[in-house]
Amino acid sequence: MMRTHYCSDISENDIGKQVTLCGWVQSWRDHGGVLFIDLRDRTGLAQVVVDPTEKQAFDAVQQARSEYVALVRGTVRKRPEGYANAALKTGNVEVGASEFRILNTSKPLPFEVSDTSAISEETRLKYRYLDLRSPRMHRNIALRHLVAQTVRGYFNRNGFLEIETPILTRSTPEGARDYLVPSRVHPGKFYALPQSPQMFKQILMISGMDRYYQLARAFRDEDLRADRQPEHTQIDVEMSFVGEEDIFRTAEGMMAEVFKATGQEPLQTPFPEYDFADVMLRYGSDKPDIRFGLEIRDCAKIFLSSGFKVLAEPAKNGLAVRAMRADGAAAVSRTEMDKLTEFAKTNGAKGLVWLKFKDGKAESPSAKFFTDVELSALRELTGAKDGDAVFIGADKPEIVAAFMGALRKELIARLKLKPSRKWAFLWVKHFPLLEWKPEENRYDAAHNPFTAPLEEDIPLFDTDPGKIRSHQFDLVLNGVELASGSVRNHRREIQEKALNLMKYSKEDAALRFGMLLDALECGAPPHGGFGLGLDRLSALRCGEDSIREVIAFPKTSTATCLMSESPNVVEDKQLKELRLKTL
RNA sequence: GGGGACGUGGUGUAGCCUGGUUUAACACGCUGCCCUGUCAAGGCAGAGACCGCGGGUUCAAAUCCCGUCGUCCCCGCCA
Repeated sequence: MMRTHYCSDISENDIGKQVTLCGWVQSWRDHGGVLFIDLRDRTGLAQVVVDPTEKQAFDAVQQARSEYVALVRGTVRKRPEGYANAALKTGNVEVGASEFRILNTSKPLPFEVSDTSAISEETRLKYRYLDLRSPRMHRNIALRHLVAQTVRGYFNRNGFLEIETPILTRSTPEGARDYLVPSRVHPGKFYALPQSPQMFKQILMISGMDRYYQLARAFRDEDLRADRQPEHTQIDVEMSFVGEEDIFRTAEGMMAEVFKATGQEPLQTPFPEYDFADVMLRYGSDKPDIRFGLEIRDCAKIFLSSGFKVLAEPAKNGLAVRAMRADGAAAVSRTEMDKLTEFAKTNGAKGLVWLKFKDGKAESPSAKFFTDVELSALRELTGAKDGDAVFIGADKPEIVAAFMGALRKELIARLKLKPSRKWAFLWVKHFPLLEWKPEENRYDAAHNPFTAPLEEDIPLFDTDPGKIRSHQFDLVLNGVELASGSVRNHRREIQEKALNLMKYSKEDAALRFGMLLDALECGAPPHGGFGLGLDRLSALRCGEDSIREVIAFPKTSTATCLMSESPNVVEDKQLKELRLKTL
């Protein structure tokens, strides 16, 4: 080993020691005589001082340029009085070089690696091998590594087996579009890359593996977003003989360990649990960011006999009338209020009623339609103080939820509201099992066709299937859907009822899910689990807005890799072997 | 499938709306020289883009129009 220390490992404890550092020349400051080098490796920077009296080092260092790879041998010494650099971890010491060796040269780079914050992402991705040299990416990749290893440690200690499931699997034309891989041996047939190891992990439970986890790659051929890549990594977990609570506690334990390991304040567990119906009412979203107050309230009762028809009519007709307080929003201008109304309309609202509260009075074009009793009831319900504003929407429940939820997010952004805390986890549970598809005249799985219904809702299969609540749940952190999971159907007859409502014929069901349906008949234990997005979790922990910042080699929004230039064309010979033709 | 933003030396931007004194400006970086305590080092000198690509309008286009390619954001989609 050439190296004795990492750059940022040297400290005052090493004063007087002979050390050898290896790294990249980040910058050099040539004073004609004495010359300073900032040497960088994965850990950080160390200042190297080259004095003219050290002949070999002084001559050699003259050739050094930015990003040259160098080896420095020298003595650690305390920096002279007044020359410490508090901004640097190693700022109290420096290495007096006795030997300087250039291990490799470098042409001038397209951008400076030391700070890439001003470099366009396009350039960074094209030269990802240089971008990954930056402190930002070193930090992100190392943090992701720590998250992954903490997760592994947690599951290992709790009796989980890490089991790999296949990457070449079969297409199930459900859900997202599959990435397909043509088979050479079976012309005309295709493998599919897994959208998730779902069926395999359930089968592992039926195999008696009892507890499984995997940091699994999942693939989806859908359009990309800041939080979506064609391939992503999920922390995939499945457990036998468990109910919802057991899965929740397991995931909470994992998150607590991850946040502790990555230097955060201890998380408060258990996380709060909300029914799906409840979050939709209170936040207008199934993944609310509850770091912010703004809660939506049902205020239909207040307006049942109101003279304000816009609200009274819907209230009488059993539609939803809901109000939301926004702190400090009385300062929002009339023009801005009109914009917010427009915003609500683009999200499905027919209109939006708003009231600003100032000096005990309500201010709004529609204020005159409210009685004092209604106003005070509204203030009491929403908790609006002077200086706040209240927004009221009326329509079908799901429509009000959608635009009030969108408005809530918009207000948080526009008013630049301060979050109440750093991390806000919650469980959203009891998602509807089925979703009516009017155009196809059938029900479809709201999330996952293998989810178990709530026991008390099973009679609804025969009366009102759309109302069946399920053991499907999500874990939400700061408004981001982190994990999704469920207690599965381990009984074939319930599973068949669900599949029937989805209008799958026996043959169809067998074709899509055959292996799982068959396995369910062979002594399937009660089981459940979840998949948690490692990329999203890492991005949140790194304070990054895009998961591309925590993936070493991500794709652009058109699913290309700017560095390797994939996808690319292949040779005719390859196509022939696969019996494929291009356009 | 749809909507929006952007594309100017190596990098990041200004200029574009209101075409012509722009031989396209600034900062960082780069090259050379000077300088023995800098760490956003400093000083002097210098090289480097014809404005993503194609077409059109015009006496004249980085600037206006159309198309195209690329990047980013959003809707759809993502069981």
